[in-house]
Amino acid sequence: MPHPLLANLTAAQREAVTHVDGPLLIIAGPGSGKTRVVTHRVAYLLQEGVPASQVLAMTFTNKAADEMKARLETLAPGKRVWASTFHKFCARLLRMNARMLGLDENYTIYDTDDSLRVIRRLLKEHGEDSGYTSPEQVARQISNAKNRMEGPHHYRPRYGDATAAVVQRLYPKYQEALLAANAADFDDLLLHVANMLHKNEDLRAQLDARYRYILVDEYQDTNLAQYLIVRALSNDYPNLAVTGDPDQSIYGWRGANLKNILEFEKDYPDVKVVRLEQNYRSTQRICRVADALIANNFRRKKKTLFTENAAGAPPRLVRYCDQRDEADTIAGEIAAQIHAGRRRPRDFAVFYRINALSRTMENGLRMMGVPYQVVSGVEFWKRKEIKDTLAYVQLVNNDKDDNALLRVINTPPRGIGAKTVERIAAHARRERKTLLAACREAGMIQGLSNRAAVSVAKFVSLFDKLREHAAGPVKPLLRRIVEASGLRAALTKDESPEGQDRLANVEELITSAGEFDAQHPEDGGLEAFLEETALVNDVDDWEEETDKVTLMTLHAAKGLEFPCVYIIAIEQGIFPVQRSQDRDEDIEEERRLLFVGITRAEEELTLCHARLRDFRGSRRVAVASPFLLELPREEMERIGMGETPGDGYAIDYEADFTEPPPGPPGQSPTRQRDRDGNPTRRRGTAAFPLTVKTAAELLSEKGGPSADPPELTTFTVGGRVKHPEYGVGEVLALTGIGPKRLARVRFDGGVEKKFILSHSALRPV
DNA sequence: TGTGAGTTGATTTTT
DNA sequence: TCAACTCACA
Repeated sequence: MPHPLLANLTAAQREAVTHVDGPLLIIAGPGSGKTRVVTHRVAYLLQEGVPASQVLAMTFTNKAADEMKARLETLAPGKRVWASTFHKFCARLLRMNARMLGLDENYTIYDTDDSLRVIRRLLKEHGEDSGYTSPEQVARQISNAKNRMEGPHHYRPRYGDATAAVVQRLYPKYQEALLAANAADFDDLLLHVANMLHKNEDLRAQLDARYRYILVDEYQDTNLAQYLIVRALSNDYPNLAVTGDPDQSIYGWRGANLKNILEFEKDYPDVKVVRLEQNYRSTQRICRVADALIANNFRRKKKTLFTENAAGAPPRLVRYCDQRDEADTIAGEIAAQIHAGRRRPRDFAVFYRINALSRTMENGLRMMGVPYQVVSGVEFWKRKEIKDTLAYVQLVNNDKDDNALLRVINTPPRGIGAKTVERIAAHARRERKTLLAACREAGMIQGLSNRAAVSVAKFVSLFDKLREHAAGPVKPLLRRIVEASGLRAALTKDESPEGQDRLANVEELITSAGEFDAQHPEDGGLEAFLEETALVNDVDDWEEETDKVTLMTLHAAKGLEFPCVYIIAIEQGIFPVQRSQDRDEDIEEERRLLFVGITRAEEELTLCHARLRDFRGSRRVAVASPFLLELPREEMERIGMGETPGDGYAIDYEADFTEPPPGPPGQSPTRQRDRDGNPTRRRGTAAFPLTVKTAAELLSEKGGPSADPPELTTFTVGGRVKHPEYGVGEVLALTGIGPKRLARVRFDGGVEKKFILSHSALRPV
């Protein structure tokens, strides 16, 4: 009898779903139905008699966790499987065992902003704010160290620079400060739990036995701490199923280690490996473009995307004059499609490498009257007014939280200035007390004016009053905070639109507290509320249901899909981003990021770049990203290329591209008209001479970017090449970009050599 | 102590 | 460009 859960599954999918015991590695290409497979597998496990309480599913984002829960609810109604993010899982575990690490159960979770504030303060306190390094740098390095599981006293500087020296001195102080404030930063959540499991075998064994079936999503994004946690929980019961795609690893910058997935088979020799390579999402052409791009990466598991979907329209590669042209044209196209009834707003997504690029696009869409939503990582929860309000809650929940106290003690202004705070802090240090305890003794602190002491005393009594409501539901507490602290009064006073926005945001926070209360009827949900607010982000708030065009970064786009995708500003210095142009690993990660973006598209894909871009306040000549050269020309439709041949400054990337047919450029009139029905290309061309001058000026000032040799375009991995000295061979790998582009070649004699393309006599055959 | 103008400096991605 | 931070002044 065919199993209902297995209906409509391919052989490979079925293999993964029905695997019960032992390690399992699912290499799942984009659009391969991975989520479906994973959820079906959990349902299958449950049907096979595995108790739901023994199953633990770990994800990276709340969205992924929620989706998994929702799908499971339909597949296996009523079964409660623990699906959560790594950070949430660790936060809970830490909550239960906080004492082990010298924390209290009510510890506060510091987000990056909070920890940065602590670091700033410490740098000042210890006279390390010399300007040789920045707080951000120090924060980064501490975070990286934690991701590598290096504790404060095991920090191994990776660079011999000033920052590393400062970090070495400051990291222990930072950790002490966190401990004293009864706080843990994001990285600590993982680090502490990994350590805890390492040091406490009883606890490890107990949890290992409890979570017998563990699933990890996006395994390619795990860092060392996460890796150790997963391993520790899958020792006695190695029923560990990980899914991932090395080609979609885009979080190396925050410690994700590609080795974790590449070497999974070494960690668990008797692993079962299932490859899901068939793509159900995108057209053939989109798949081929994605495939060709990612083939340029060297550090990967070879895998071919294929699909049985229709060939589809050729992905478009479009060059615009400047970013306004880009934004207006795209907005115009989208508007036209919607008006023609061919598409709905929600069918479209626009991706970009960095948030700052969204603005022009927003303007374009707004002018066209196209509804859109921007998914941005810093919209709501990092706003000052929200963080201020939450800092009160944090302090109420954890009176050791010095950082929160510093944030709220004079917000809104209540006559406790910097000098006063400094004196209180000095007193606290002397007496080894928390800032709040020091505040209680304000009257006894010498050097503190009477007036200041009174203000501080008032603040303390405000706090005490607020704390009376700590045990109840969250919403009334928030209301009280906003009223009694004077936050509302201060915000109401500000009649500017921004001020009104802030007030509205605080109201929204209160509303969401109400929702939280409704979901958590039991008392004492304060910790849980703070935990939730600390571990969410705006991407989680993205509304799939609303009928709007989605604007988001490529990172946020992972896991999503849209019928029509635009990726804008694919230009040197932006994508790949400037500082990753040196290291091959970084470039490969950027390439994967583009791969992720491309593979979000179901039917239509448009890759965009402009010749001029206003960025960081100034206008620059923009050069097409080298990635664009790696795309298969024969699969693509190129628009806006080469209409001004020999204009002297534009990088001749199109030298190898077949020239578009003569006549006015803009090959698909229906798509290339703006709201007035004029071909946008013409408007753009008319505007262009004006900007050329600027560009030329800029160039003469800065010397201009150097053109890459045209032969860059003609090397492909697997392609045949010829060298005057070594003869004929095959390209094994291409790495690097621009003048540093490197080819690894195996000659037919068996000899392997590396060549810097810009300097070698190597030629394609 | 609080405010506002002026300056600076930094700009990736996120739990 | 824009936000955060500094510094001078009320």
